[in-house]
Amino acid sequence: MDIFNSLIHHWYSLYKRNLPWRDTRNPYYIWLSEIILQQTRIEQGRAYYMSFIGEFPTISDLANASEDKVLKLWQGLGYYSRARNLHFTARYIAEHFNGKFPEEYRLILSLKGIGEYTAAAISSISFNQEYPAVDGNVYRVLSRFYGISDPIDTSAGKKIFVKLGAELIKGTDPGMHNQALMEFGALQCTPQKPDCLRCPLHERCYAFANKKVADLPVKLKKTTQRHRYFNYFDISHGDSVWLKKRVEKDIWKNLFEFPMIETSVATGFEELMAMSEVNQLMDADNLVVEKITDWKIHLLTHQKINYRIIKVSLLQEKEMPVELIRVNKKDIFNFAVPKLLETYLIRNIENG
DNA sequence: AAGACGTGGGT
DNA sequence: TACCCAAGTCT
Repeated sequence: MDIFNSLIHHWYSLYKRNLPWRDTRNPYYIWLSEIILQQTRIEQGRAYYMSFIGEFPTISDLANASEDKVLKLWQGLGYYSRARNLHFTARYIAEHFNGKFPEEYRLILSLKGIGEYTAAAISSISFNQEYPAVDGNVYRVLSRFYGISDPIDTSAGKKIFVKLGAELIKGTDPGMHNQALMEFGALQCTPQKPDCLRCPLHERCYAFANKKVADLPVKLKKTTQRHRYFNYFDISHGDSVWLKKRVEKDIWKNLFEFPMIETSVATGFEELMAMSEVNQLMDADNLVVEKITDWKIHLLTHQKINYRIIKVSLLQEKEMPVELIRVNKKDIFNFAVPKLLETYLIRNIENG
């Protein structure tokens, strides 16, 4: 028996957390939990998992829901393509597999939103198949313990880790093994300042012996940030406000937001109001500017969104552009919106 | 195959 | 502050 495996498995039997998706093998629930947990901390995803299984207990329930409703439930979690793909795939399974989640790895992998990691996680946890689920935790544990300095963010490097993972999972209880490795990475072999002195593997760990713990795993890519400037208009008339759905291939696709003019710099207010885009939205002589927020910053991994919200009220109701949706203020919280807008709405809309 | 895609917590 | 990173996938 491999000593690495037996140490990890024993550690897991002692320290594994009790998590809501740990007491089921239902592939739908495992799938849902894996999608929610992608690039997301457990404590952030946990409540979303509970509300999703509460709202959509079966794949058919999810398939029968509207995408708007799914996105609303996903609001605040980020990476919204996960929700769109989850919903798409639920409908695909309902239509092509009679609502029953497929068991064959290749088939699972072909589903939209399911990549190599997630397919392995579902196959192993739900169907006892020996596919290594190599996530960020596992890269870290393997690179440190075995002293592998190949970068984890290139396809060549990933192959090396997946190959090692495939060797290690042979002859184990695959679901337990994969979860043990990930849990060990999440709790014991942490990214920053792991408590190596209390680690049951430290006597055999390459990184510990060679003082390379802080240097492994190796990552190459640095993210660059792009600056954007969003001028939002909180337009109201009586109980009505207007929203617009983001349909472009861009951040927050299929979420709603206030009508907005994006500028390339932090345009001054007078200059902004003189722009033709603004005039297409509203007549300058038909509005009262109530309030202008300062420029605020909303940080994304690849973007720095500078935004402000200009609150105006219309003197007379006029025909608005067709893409705008008229919403009664009391219904506004039914729409899925980006976090920055949610924060604004909570602070500024009197929710009767 | 490099870059895009959200949000929040930690240092 | 700025940066890293968290159960990745898609294009």
